[in-house]
Amino acid sequence: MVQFILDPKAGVPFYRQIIDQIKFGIASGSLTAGEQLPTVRALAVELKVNLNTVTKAYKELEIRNILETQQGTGTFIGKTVIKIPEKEKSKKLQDICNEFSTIAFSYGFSADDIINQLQKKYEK
Amino acid sequence: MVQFILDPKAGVPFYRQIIDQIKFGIASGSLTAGEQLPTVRALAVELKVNLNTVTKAYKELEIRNILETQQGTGTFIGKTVIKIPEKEKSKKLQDICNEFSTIAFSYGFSADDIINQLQKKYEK
DNA sequence: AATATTGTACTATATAAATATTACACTAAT
DNA sequence: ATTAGTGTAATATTTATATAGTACAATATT
Repeated sequence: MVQFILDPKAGVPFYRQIIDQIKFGIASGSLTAGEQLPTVRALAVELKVNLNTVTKAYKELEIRNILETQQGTGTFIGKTVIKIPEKEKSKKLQDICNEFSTIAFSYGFSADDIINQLQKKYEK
Repeated sequence: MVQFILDPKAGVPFYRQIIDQIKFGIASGSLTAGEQLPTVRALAVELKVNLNTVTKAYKELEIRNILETQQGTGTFIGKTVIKIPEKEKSKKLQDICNEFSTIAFSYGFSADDIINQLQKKYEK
């Protein structure tokens, strides 16, 4: 299962954020082969976006054989293993880290401040 | 200083690519507080885009307090940090880290992934 | 004071992306 | 057969992006 989240400030189209989160979710193991995804309507409501936006994301992943859809039944994670190049994974992580460290800097926080806060919270 | 480059095939709007490269520059230390950026006209010519495209990028970063602009003088990497009361600082840092980690998690990254990335970058 | 350079503002145009709405088609369960 | 829930399709509308052109406003330099 994956907790989908859209970031309007990311500058990345919503449907692409959905695609990426599914793709990375599969690659990281939090989404497994055969698992059913939320229905297009359910996810649209959850993310407060249009039905077509979710459909577009699912559709593109189905074309790439990453998802399998059965009309009337649902959308599922396909069996084809997807391996995201280390380079791409690293870039995504960097992008996220840059986005937030830059914001943190503008509030006067340092990289150490962020690291300490994260460690305090997640490494008890 | 930063070497700006636009990729028309990236699928990311030009103004967003400019924003990303400035943010990356700040986060990576190649752009430092107080440093002057190219003028809107100079960068527009250099990147072969319209004046308005560069303006839009600078404007958005100014709104987010990442850049500081002075009409007639230029655009600079922000040096004045956003002032927040001491007692709210901790909460602000928590908020930033929470949003940060939530987004990272949605892409399948762990807290350790984030911490390692930050350490790799800032604690050499 | 005059000039050049900087950011800003505004209107207009064209195209692409995203959303809204409605209806249809397939499947499973009753 | 009927119903509820699923994905699909199509059209129209709105919003975002990028460009072009022109003019204005603030600052630094001469």
